[in-house]
Amino acid sequence: MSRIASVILPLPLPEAFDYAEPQGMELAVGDQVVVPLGPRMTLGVVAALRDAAGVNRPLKSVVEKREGGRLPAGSVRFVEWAARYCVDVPGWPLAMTLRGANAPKARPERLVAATGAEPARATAARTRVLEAATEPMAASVLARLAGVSTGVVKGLVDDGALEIRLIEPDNSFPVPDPTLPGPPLNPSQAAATAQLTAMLDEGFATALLDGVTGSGKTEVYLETIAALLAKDPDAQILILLPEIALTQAVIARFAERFGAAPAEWHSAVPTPERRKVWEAALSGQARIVVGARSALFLPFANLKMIVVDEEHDGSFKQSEGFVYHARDLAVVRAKLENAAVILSSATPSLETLANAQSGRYRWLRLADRFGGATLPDVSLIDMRATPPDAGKWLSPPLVAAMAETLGRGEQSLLFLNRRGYAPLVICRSCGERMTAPDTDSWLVEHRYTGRLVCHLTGFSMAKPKLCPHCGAEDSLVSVGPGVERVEEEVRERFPEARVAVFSSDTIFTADAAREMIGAMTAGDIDILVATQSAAKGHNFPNLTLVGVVDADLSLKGGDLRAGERTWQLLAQVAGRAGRHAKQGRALLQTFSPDHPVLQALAERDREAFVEREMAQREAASLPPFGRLAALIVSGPEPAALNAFVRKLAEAAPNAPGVEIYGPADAPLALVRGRRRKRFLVRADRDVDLSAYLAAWKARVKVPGAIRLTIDVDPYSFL
DNA sequence: AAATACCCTCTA
DNA sequence: AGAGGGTATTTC
Repeated sequence: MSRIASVILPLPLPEAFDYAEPQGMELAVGDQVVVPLGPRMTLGVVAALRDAAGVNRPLKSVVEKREGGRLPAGSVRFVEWAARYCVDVPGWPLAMTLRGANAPKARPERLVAATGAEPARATAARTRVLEAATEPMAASVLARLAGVSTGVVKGLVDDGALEIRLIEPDNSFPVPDPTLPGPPLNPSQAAATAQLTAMLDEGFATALLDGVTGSGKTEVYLETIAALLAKDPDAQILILLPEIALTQAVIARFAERFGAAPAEWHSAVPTPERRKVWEAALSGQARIVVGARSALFLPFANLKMIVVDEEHDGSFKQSEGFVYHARDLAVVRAKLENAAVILSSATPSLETLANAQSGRYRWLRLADRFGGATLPDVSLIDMRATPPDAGKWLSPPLVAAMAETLGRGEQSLLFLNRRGYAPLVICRSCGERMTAPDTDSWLVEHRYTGRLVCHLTGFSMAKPKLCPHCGAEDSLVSVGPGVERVEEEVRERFPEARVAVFSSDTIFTADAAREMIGAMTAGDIDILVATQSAAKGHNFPNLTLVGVVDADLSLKGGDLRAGERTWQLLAQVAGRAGRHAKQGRALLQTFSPDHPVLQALAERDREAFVEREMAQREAASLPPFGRLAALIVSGPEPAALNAFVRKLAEAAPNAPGVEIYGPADAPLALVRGRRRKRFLVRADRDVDLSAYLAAWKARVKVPGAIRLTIDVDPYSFL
């Protein structure tokens, strides 16, 4: 009986393609196969097999089965599910799943070692090399050690006095040992660990691990993982982190707890290592994987638990290419694998809180700060009552607090989520605002590089002498503060202090980041001026003052999540202060001290914030009480774009419980020369929003120059 | 995504 | 007619 294989290809094709299974190939779901596509050969994955009876159209045949590369059925189902949910082609999630599958393997290392044979001709350089060759090492290392060129080493190899040894790369991962002693747990941590451990017996279940910064959430999930591994040594566990910068610290914690470093997966991992991790996930050899959102697509053989650390973090949403939210898909992946999920946060998202309140998620609260540390005092500085001097950004109360902190020998962190020197450059004589060509966003001035930079497109130019619009000389002035400008002010006010800036423009590599974090931890920095990148996760024992330069910044724009975003960001930043024995405080500079979100922050009253925000969302039937999706349409030609957008609007299916807003100009209406329009779709919670959007999309034909992106559960409203 | 089919204009 | 180019279509 002949069969048909339905094959997904990692390409933007709308669906899986059917191929005939050759006699004797014995395909199974998940097999990687080579199939003809038009005139070429492509690698794909078998998604389904069915009987060929009744199929009368001619099909091409599968050409080859890749032995040993069979994806678990769960991976294939996850690819199909993710594509359907995100209203995109299955090829994208499959491409993410295969990332690493066929990356080049690590090549064997070439080391040279002494053979004991005397060289035919001995020179001073040759003798030095042979003396230095006490153990096998790379030729370049040996040459440097002996102070000779690599030519001398090569000559000795040719002579037979040295030999080349090929060392095969070690593709194994050490097995974690859950029996090593864990840290002592306080009663609240012990209770949470016990509940989570009990939950593991239920298969698929989700828990929210909810505790303030410093309450010891990491210990709780470490001990839960230890319990899981003690019971099931073959279990695989995935830890998702929002930022690559945080992986090193977490990996170190795991290495210490289990005596074995976990596998690491994110975009900065070199390709041979990726191949190794991918294969170890598939074989089940890698028990613990720590990674960024893309690790969710690894082909785990026996996934039993997913931890989403800092689950509220917006970095889990991928907004380019395949648009997905790793936290939401993690819950689905766990459901398909019958695994447990732990969502961990000090400031949970409203979506997760709603699920915890309704009982869909287990809700575990860690009340106290670990080790007796107390939460910081949070107070608001009214910028209208105590404004900074003209051209300055730090108000007198904040400056006084910084001086006090410095005097006590303690550290301050100034937080401003704005890279560069000034967010806007304006011409004093004609009022022209400097923008990138063909893009609506302002150019940000960077003094370190002396350039004007578009943070959206990456465009940059030297700061011009003349206004490009009116030609006036020296008329361009910098408006508003970025971290560089705040640093300038701090250095002026505290010339004796050790000041540093942490932003993606000053810290390029993971090593540099680690170095600065280390310097801050060691107390070698008095005042750190930082963007969001330093606000997450780190733990500075001598930091007692956090100053938020512009607490109103993330409230601007007024989108659905402005309040929530502000709460999460500022609560996390404030939580950096006083994590150890010393009392910390946070000062928030604001022009609207009466704003409920800021009031709730000052009172440290999460309940008040959540209650109010939930009530507003419920009244408008917005998430988590309704569903949201965005359609973004872009094209170079306004007339053609408008015509298509009109057609798209007419094609919208009528469905109960669904409302469509728009089309409207997107807030960034022009990016890289493409005009952008957007629709917003709101649906009741019981509506199958993905199906609705798919039906809508199927009713229109998108012309070549126009791009239509669907974003289910959008986080960015630009 | 990549190959190819199609459809213009331009050259001579 | 045929080259050269951009755009639309097809790929099981």
